[in-house]
Amino acid sequence: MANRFVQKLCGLAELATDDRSAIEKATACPRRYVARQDLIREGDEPGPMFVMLEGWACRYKILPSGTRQIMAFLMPGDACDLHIKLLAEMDHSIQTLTPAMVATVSRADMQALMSGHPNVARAMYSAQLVDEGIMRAWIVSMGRRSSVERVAHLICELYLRARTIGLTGDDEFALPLSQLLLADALGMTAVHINRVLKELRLAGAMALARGSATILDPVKLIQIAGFNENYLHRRLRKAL
Amino acid sequence: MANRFVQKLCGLAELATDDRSAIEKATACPRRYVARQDLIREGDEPGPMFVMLEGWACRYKILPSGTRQIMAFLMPGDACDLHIKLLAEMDHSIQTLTPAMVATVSRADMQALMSGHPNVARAMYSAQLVDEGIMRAWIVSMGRRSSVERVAHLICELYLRARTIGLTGDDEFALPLSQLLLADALGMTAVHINRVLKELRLAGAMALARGSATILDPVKLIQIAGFNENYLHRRLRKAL
DNA sequence: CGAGTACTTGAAAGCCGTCAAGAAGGGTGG
DNA sequence: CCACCCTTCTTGACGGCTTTCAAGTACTCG
Repeated sequence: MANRFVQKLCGLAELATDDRSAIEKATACPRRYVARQDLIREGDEPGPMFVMLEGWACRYKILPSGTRQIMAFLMPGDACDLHIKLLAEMDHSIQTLTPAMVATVSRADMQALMSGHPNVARAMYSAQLVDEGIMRAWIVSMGRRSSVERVAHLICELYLRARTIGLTGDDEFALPLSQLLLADALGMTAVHINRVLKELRLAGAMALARGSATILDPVKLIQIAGFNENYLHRRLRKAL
Repeated sequence: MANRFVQKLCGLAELATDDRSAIEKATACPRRYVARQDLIREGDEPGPMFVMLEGWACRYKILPSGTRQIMAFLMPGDACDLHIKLLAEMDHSIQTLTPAMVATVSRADMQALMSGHPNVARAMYSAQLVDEGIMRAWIVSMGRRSSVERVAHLICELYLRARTIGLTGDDEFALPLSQLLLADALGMTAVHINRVLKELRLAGAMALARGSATILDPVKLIQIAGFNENYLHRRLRKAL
């Protein structure tokens, strides 16, 4: 069974065998979570870093009005903030969306891993830069894209992210997100998401079934989304 | 003349005199820019890290439709991405908004500075965590806040950020942003920003003049915005 | 098999964008 | 110093996208 964290980091730097085994060792004792379980809540004191090995999670915030905004999806291979221990309290919560296996790595262990394995450090920093790029892309989507474009763009992003960790079929991939979750991530209502999905399905671009998404026409979907994958930085700098 | 970068980092970690002088040395040779000048463009190969010493800048992206989305405002003391050199190309552009003094620090110099001064490293990492918190807050604003709330929230944020680097008066602070810039940052049109500002002015919450903002009623503004300053992490962890 | 959640669809209201036109302010050149 | 121009700001009218409200259907889990 592949360690998705190792797999993801391998795409971000040249990792030797002992780099990989050191990463695996640091994440060797994951804990099992059920769906809809908070890993940490807004206001909590940050603890060790979380690493998603299986299953999905999200960063979210509940507003005074009771509405929720999801700020990021975490899929297998994704790690939470590197130096989070420096902060006094969390400014958002993190919750599993599916049953999940989550490893925790203390800041000391991560420091040791990174100082002993420079290429692991490079991969971790690159992963953080990609995460920041994704946040900026979300800001762009929310600010300047229509709801149809927004949905299409998110699906393109999630498909590519899933593909880099080997979780996609040919034109289909597992997407354990309800329409309500998509709505909370895209700043829309569940009702409107439903209408947009219907429109995308009738256009022959994509279809969303319970638990999986199907890309019916990649070119059309990319065109609708105005998708440019550069912010995912799949092509990294070869040499420093 | 205060070095705003030093001033900002001092708020993020305990810095000794030699820590501060090392930072000042690394940013000793800033370059002058005029307003509306790109520091770096989407697609460019990342170079040294930028540090704003005077003046404002923004991160932005132009969409195929020609519209612009601003993803972050950079004010004096703010630094751009730490490890950006790891990426092959920029996924967005950075442009000055006012005449500015900008220092550049090579990745090697920054590495040396941080490894020789652990508390500077802590401050830099904390600054990055705050920047990420700000991005998430923008996502929340764009997704779940009305236009009035959004404008109020941004003003609250910018006021607090300006205050930590000593750039605020009692109830007023320099805000060199046109209504068009605010619109591009908040995902609205300049026309609607204008109406919202009028509403906030008539409500007695705040007023925006050319180049400066006045907080007429802090309590009311915070209440309208639903503002919680926790994401700016002004209260950091005392000890590790 | 029952209950709750998720999905679907329609109708109406409202927020915000678009279009248009004019006023105000700042900078430049004569 | 003034005239001119351009950017920015301001306001009104209209239209459209999205939300809200409501009701009904399908699906899943206990």
